Amino acid sequence: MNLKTLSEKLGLSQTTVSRALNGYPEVSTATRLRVEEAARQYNYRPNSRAKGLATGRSMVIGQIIPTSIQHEMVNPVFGDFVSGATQALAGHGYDMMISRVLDEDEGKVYRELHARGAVDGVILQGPLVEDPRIPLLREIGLPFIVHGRSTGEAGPYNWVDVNNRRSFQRATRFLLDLGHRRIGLLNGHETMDFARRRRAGYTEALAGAGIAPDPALMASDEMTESFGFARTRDMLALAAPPTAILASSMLAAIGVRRAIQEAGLRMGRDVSVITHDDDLSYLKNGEDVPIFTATRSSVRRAGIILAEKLVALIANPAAAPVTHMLEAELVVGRSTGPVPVKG
Amino acid sequence: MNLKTLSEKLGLSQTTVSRALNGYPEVSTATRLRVEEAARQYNYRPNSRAKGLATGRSMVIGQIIPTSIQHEMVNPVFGDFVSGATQALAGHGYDMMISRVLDEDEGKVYRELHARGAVDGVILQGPLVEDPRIPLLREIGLPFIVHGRSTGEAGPYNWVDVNNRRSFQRATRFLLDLGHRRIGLLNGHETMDFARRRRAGYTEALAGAGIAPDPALMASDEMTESFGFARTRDMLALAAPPTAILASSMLAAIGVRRAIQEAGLRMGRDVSVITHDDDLSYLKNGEDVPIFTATRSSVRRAGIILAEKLVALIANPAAAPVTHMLEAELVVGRSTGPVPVKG
DNA sequence: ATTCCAAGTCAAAGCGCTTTGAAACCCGAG
DNA sequence: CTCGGGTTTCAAAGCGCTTTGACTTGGAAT
Repeated sequence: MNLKTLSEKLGLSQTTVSRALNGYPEVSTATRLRVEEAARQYNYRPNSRAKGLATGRSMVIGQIIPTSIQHEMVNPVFGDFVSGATQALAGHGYDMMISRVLDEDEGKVYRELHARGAVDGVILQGPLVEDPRIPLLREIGLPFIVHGRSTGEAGPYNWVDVNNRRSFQRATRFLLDLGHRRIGLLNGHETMDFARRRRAGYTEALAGAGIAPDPALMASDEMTESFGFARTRDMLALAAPPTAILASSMLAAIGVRRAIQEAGLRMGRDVSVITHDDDLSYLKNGEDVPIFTATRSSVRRAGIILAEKLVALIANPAAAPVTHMLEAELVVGRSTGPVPVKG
Repeated sequence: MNLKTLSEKLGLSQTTVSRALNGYPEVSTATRLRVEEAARQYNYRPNSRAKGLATGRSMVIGQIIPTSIQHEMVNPVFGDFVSGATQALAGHGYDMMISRVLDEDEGKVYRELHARGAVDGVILQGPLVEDPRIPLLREIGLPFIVHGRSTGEAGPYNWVDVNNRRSFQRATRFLLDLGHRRIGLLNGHETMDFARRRRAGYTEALAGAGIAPDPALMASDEMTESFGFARTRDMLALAAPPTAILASSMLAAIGVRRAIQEAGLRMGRDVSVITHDDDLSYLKNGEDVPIFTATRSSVRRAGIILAEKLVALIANPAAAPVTHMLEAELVVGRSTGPVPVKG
């Protein structure tokens, strides 16, 4: 069913039918009702491509899958983020399109998406320190919003980010207050902007307590279970092992827990652990009492917020740059406790 | 840059330029080269919507996010699957579009996607036993392929699935061969078709050893870490606890491991564990030697295969139904061992 | 020279929608 | 009656592409 046949059935012109369906005022209530009823009856939906061609907008938001550094590690956070974003977009009549490319081609893909008119805007994931994609997108003139920030980017751009620096500062202070002095940091790849900020928060808190960061207690890599396990095992084998560990993700923290247990120690008593928790729907931090003390910020909610902002941005391109800082909450679970007394 | 201005710059008609770019034979090699060069120079890309409108195809594949039973639990497998699928689709010039809806509306969304001409085909995730979406899609006439199968569906349909029955049968036999007699099963929701088949494989293997399945050793729910933990804890507290446990996902298995350790037991010695492993990029089963003995099948690879098949299907709608069975491999890790001797 | 044919090129129609500018209608005021 | 003005409807152009059917060529065959 298309506009033409629908309007023929109604004995009206395409103009009138189109207007009736799109809520224009120059249509009498009687005809509007009649048209709407017919549209429902024949299950008519305007063809997306034709509509897009006529209006010049695609009503699609693009998102490039973060295939990160070296290995194509698909971010576990992706599913929840997309779920939130698509939900929000749907409310505004937008669809979400996923692309995936080798890292080198990413610029080419943005260019192409724009040249083809395939998307009205994009969400940029996993920003690096001095991320080249930001100037690129600006140059292309494709509306975009960044999930995170990029240190070293001079110009204005739209972003929504968690206050990673502050949340890791708070977490570190929390451990310091419990008497911990040797605190390990298992961070994400430090080419990623968020990881850089988390480390800053960590070292700032340490500095506040007069503690110099110890390189032997700091590791950074992809935040897998194995990474959490291996680095924790190494740290616990040190002459002066840490009494607490700060992990950058639940998955890494699970590895940390495994290493602690395999060393014959108990988490929360012998070694305290705090992790960042993206509040993933499929990886809950315990049922009632959280397993891990954690800095928590829902990535799903971030997806919703980013989508809303981007839609608003597209509607009003002249608007001032949009920025939005999310504060993570510090939830206390069973993985932290006072520093164990010696001997 | 659009076709019109490009052809004007070249002093050719739109017809010729279009044909040159699309590889039609009625264009001399000289002009073709000239056109291609100019297209590159001006970074020309045909507008997706205009092209789609003219050809009647959208070159987009749809995929509905599996918001499952009750809670909107986003499948952890989603990221890897989509990553594989989009990669394969890109190779054929297709894009992937994600939609997400409340469960009740799912039929409506498929109808709408089709009516709007937004997609040329869809991938159906997480099929249930007697899944109503299959007859619905058939009725709508939208090309589709199912990731999994649906017991009780009489008519033919296209699917790619792991041989879940056989892989759980093999895993169970493996445990039986090690002398285990009380084997727990932590299954997914048994409205899901895959879970039903896994249980069938499990009970068949038990039956082959003359063992009646014990309801106290079988649980099914969403496959979270907490689920794995709680049910394992319960089972280990039984008068006759299991000596081995079969888990339906890595995440659940991680919960199983935690429960085993908290009970003061050792995995692989006191309690054996086998899990299904989707080979997720961010949740590797150990580095060199697998942590868990597992039935392994890459969901990323499944994504690639499904995408390829769907594209072929759209190209040739008259083709016979496509089905493809993937066999999981049984990889032996450190989580299994002979049944512990009593006393 | 003329005819014919293949190779190369083109103008124009059409895909399904929105939107502009014009026309038709209706009703009360003059 | 006629006119004016708001209300309602319409025909047609345009969005950027593909594709049909026709029109030029240049050269080989007659």
